[in-house]
Amino acid sequence: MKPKTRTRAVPTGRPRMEDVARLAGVSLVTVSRVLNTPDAVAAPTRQAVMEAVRRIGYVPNLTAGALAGSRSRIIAAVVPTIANSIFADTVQGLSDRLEGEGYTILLGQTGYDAGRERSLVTAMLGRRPDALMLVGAPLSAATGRLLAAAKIPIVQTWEMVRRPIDHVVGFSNAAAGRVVAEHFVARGYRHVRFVGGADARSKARQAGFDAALRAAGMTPLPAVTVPSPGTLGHGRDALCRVLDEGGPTDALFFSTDVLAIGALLECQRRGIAVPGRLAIAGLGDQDLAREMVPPLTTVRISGLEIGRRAADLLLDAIAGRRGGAQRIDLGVQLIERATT
Amino acid sequence: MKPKTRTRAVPTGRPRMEDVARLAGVSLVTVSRVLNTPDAVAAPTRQAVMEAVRRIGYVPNLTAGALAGSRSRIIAAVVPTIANSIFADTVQGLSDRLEGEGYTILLGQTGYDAGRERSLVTAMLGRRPDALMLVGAPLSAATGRLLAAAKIPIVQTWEMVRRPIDHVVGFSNAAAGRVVAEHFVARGYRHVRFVGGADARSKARQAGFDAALRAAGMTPLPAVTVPSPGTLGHGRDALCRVLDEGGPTDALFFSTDVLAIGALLECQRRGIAVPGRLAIAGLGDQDLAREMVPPLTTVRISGLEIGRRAADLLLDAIAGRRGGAQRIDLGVQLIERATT
DNA sequence: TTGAAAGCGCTAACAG
DNA sequence: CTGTTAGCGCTTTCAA
Repeated sequence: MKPKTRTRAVPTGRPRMEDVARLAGVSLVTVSRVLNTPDAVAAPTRQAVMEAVRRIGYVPNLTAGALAGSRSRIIAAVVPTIANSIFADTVQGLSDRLEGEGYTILLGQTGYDAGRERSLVTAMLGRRPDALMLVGAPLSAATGRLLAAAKIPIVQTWEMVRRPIDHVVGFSNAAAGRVVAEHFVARGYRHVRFVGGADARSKARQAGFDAALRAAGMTPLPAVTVPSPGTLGHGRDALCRVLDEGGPTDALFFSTDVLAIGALLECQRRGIAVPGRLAIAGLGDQDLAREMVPPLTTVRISGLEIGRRAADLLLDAIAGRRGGAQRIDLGVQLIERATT
Repeated sequence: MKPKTRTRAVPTGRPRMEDVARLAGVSLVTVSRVLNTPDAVAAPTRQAVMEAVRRIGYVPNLTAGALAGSRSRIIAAVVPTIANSIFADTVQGLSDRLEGEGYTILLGQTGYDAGRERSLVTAMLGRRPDALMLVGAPLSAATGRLLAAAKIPIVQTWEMVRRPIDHVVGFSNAAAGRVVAEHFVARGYRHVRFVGGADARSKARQAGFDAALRAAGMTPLPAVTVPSPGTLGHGRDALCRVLDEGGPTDALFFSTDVLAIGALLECQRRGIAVPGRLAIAGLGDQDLAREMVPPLTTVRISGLEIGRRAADLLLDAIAGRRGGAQRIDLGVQLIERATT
């Protein structure tokens, strides 16, 4: 035999569809059909193929399938950070809904860094995902262009982005700030301050908070800025700073529950009466907010629900259901507990 | 022209390598080289190609690359759950290390369910990842077989699995239980109990705990079992159960910090003195453990470090560095704080 | 240093 | 209902 068929590309060594076909005595296409559209194959044929699949332990190469077909059945998820973070809930919600539908999640973290976000998004788009979920707005215009050029369904979450790329599932961060401000005003607090990170969502919360205070004829004290992602330690530090300054502050709105709880614990340590001497409110309504002693006043946001709704939206968009870009506002709800 | 070249497969419409090649006036292979092994291409050629890439906004199709080449540059991560979980740290550590090396993370959650784990692993292996990280032992033998047959580097984490598939990065859960038991004994607690889930890691902690107690001549009280994943609520419920039973329990070891903190908060609510009336210890040393009032005695485990080490191991294995299967025990360290 | 062929493993028409 | 054919977009030899 002339070695005309020199193997150029490197075979994987794993069983291929053709191996299954040979064992089952059918053609390769039939195997493909059994795996993808079983109803289009006669029952006996189908069983023979399934049996062959089992015997040789065949695991379909989805990469080859994605290349040949149109769909990759991959959904990309881009979050700022996943550890100790409320975004983990959103990823969970997304993945819970999607796994059952045969999708796999590609996860990436930006660490609130525009450069990292850009290279991350490039890498993810290189996998040709069928859709992509992103927390908030892109950190840079470059990332935004990449995303728009990808021509796949995209859902931005956690904020009602003003100029969304495509779909949005979130809530108004400004409204969240507003309800807390109005609550503080109603409770009679007069020297109130915002504590949060420098990221867009935090800034939006602050803007809504400040605006509502001004509308009530009050002047918000200067905000305290902490690093993102927020930690218990940052919340504690912020509280210390406020206390050290010795101003008249009587209520603090923290951009996240984690920050608020960090501060609340420091108050416990110092024996500062909450809300007697200082009122504290957070955002997120994590489990811990309800369980704290005293339980924390907060704005309820379900990260899980955001993820689920985002998944539903993407599933619909992939299937071509629904018309244009959806814009789902989950709303905000103040949970009044004992710290205010 | 005879329509011999009917387009059977569906083109994506996105720019391809060939488009870049045409614009740059080189062949397709040269573009591939510029992107993968830039040093193998003359500088002027390289620049022309890069410029063309930029102009048409070319994003390489990594799926096609993975199929043609051997490596997918995908690492699969299988965790029980990601929300409110210490495993999120491990995923973060893994992803932090791997993203810089050009890898993308495929994330999947088993929800502590063997069936879900199996289909998840099948789906992931279908993507032909270059390596896979798994928390603990497979939930079923079927999954174990799938994994072993995949013939890719695999690292199991969070426990020193007895018969590992390949590499292991973790600690001895039994040792963790033991150090807590010894600490309880040394402190003079005599009526101690374990609280944890029904999962393997929790059971191992309990076994180590019970064994050390018996070695000290004590008889552990019956363990309290809670659902996995553990929540603050489960910790609280467990405490209530113990209290309702009205036994002589004077110290509780919770399988995770979350459970311990749930219980600790309930103690605060009920005005139960900790450790005066009841001692509490957890496992994980999460931020919150240190910040609690009083700060929680716990076993220090760095989920982040586990993820990082797992990533390093996989990177080495993919590159063919190191010899056989590694087995890294990160050890356990008791952090004595104020709850015991 | 560059290019031409020959696949990687699968799906999508198309025909029978 | 089943098989044949022609790619998906890229990476590899191998040769120049």
